[in-house]
Amino acid sequence: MDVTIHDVAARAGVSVATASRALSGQRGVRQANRDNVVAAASELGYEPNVVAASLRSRTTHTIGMVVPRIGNPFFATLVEEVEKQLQDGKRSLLLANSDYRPEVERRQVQALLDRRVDALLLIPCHRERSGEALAAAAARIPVVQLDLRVDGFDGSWVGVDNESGMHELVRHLGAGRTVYVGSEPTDSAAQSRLEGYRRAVGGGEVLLGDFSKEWGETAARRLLADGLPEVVVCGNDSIALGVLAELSRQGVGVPEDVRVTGFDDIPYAELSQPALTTVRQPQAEIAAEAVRVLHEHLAGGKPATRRTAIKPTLQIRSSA
Amino acid sequence: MDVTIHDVAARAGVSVATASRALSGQRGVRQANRDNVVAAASELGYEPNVVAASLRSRTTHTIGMVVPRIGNPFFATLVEEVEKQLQDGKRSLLLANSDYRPEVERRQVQALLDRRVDALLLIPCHRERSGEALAAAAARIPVVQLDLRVDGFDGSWVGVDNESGMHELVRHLGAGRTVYVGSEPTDSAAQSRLEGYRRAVGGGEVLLGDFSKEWGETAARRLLADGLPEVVVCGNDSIALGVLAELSRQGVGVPEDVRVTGFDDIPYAELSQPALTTVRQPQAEIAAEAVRVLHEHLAGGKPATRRTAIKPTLQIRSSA
DNA sequence: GTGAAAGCGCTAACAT
DNA sequence: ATGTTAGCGCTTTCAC
Repeated sequence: MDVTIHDVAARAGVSVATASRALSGQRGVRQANRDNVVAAASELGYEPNVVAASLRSRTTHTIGMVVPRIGNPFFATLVEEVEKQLQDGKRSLLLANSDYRPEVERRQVQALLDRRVDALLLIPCHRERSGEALAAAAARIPVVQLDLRVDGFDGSWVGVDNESGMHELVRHLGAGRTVYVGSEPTDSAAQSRLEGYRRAVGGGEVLLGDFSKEWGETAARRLLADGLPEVVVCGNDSIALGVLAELSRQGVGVPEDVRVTGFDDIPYAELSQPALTTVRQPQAEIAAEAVRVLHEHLAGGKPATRRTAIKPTLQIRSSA
Repeated sequence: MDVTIHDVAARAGVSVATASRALSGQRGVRQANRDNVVAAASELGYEPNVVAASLRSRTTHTIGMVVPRIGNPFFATLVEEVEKQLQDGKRSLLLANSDYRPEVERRQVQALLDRRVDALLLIPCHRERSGEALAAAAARIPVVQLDLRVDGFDGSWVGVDNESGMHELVRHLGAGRTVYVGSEPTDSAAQSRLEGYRRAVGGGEVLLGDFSKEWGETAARRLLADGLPEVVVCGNDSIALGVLAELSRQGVGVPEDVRVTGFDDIPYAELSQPALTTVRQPQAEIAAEAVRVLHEHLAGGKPATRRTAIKPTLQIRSSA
């Protein structure tokens, strides 16, 4: 903080330029000088001011990431995996929460742009209304959409093939009266799972709320009142866990009386009673691919838009 | 990015100094000039370069936060709450994961210091071995320990009174053979919960692993083999959920055959079968208080060290 | 109340 | 291979 690169240079008996080059590992510095500089830096306890470096070099080695809700274990795990990937390089993660509100998301993206993040990882909370924020960011820096995406926006995206996941799931379930309990299709996953379900069963009954366990409990009560189907396909695991909890409280047996499925395979899915049959999203893979694409964008000039849909896998347990 | 404060100043017909003062809301600028500057900025689409501002003003409006494991819903919720608090002010969160490894934590803290965060929120992953990282940070900027703390380090801390929580819990459970299934006391919560348990029951049997659901499942199997006690007190909810799942698989009834408790009250605690009796940590309150203390440190000169232990509350459900 | 000028600490041209 | 110099865009004295 007190000691600058000038002090290091002086101590090593070279110019600041050479010191800078040596410290940043550029080649074109005689080995002896390089060693001297490194030694001087460590002796003086030199801590480079990356803010100054960023101002000059116009790169902050920071990636911005905006998620709808960090408290949701699915997104939290995604963040953890991204963080893990970044750590191997030398970039940091500036994290922001949109709280599923496009206007908040817009503000958060702007704050990240103001901070001059090198690139942005965005999980757009709304299929349509996230478009403005996304466009604003994409106009300035590389952006990769993660998990969710904005309708009609032609930018890179890494996520899972929700429709195919639904398809496989429905095929596993076989025939019988089924009801889908999901979220209003405000985000792209809600949309594509709903659509995937409808296509797979050819129409089908549908109950729409949000992606919370509370909605699952509510929906279960409604189902109980209206007459239980044979299968309840839920839009994600939180909903399914809510359904399971409510059903159990009402003395309904799963899977004997009704079968229930989730989507995501969060860590608690296998802990429920009965263990939840669900569709597994490989978050580590998604995160790794997203970071890879990001680096690709950051490195080369303007690489092609990448759209990667990873195939999710069925995780069959006892609930269905 | 292209338009700088010079452009804004020129357009408003004032000097850059006045423009700067107007934009940052300082007083001592004539109202007319202020309006002109603001108008010019918005017309030009001016986006201040906060990196340059940080270099000069020596403050980044960024708070660093290091957590042991962001994927853990307890920490994720804490992060979410902190983020929520910060958003109201105008600071951002630079997040890092220590993966429960002190050497990683050390590196992450250093990275945050290099980035000149204004202050640090640290959840030290180890009672002893986090001391070095903590000291390094505290020597440069205000630091508040969150949830966990380092032994013998006299700095601010905000968390929960684990011992009192254990005490109340044990009192609620009443007499009977009880076994504690917790984590090796490597972090301060593991330590104080274990100690609280021992003090409350006056000794007591103990099974130590880590804070994961997997350990809960393993411990349950061991308990089953060695003879089930009347009560299993778990060190956190993840362990308890693991115990519950394994018990259920083995056909053991809870709470008829054995009673089980957790600690934390994560969102999934109420979804288990039976719903988990646990000790509730008010994360929003903890986060709010931590941010308050941080601002206090940031504002005043050197305010006294603050140590705030919030009292957790019993959350009695059906498992015990 | 306002402006001119001096840096914040670093990297990148441009010399040599 | 190395040094000199000129900024990056802003805030902050210091005059007026």
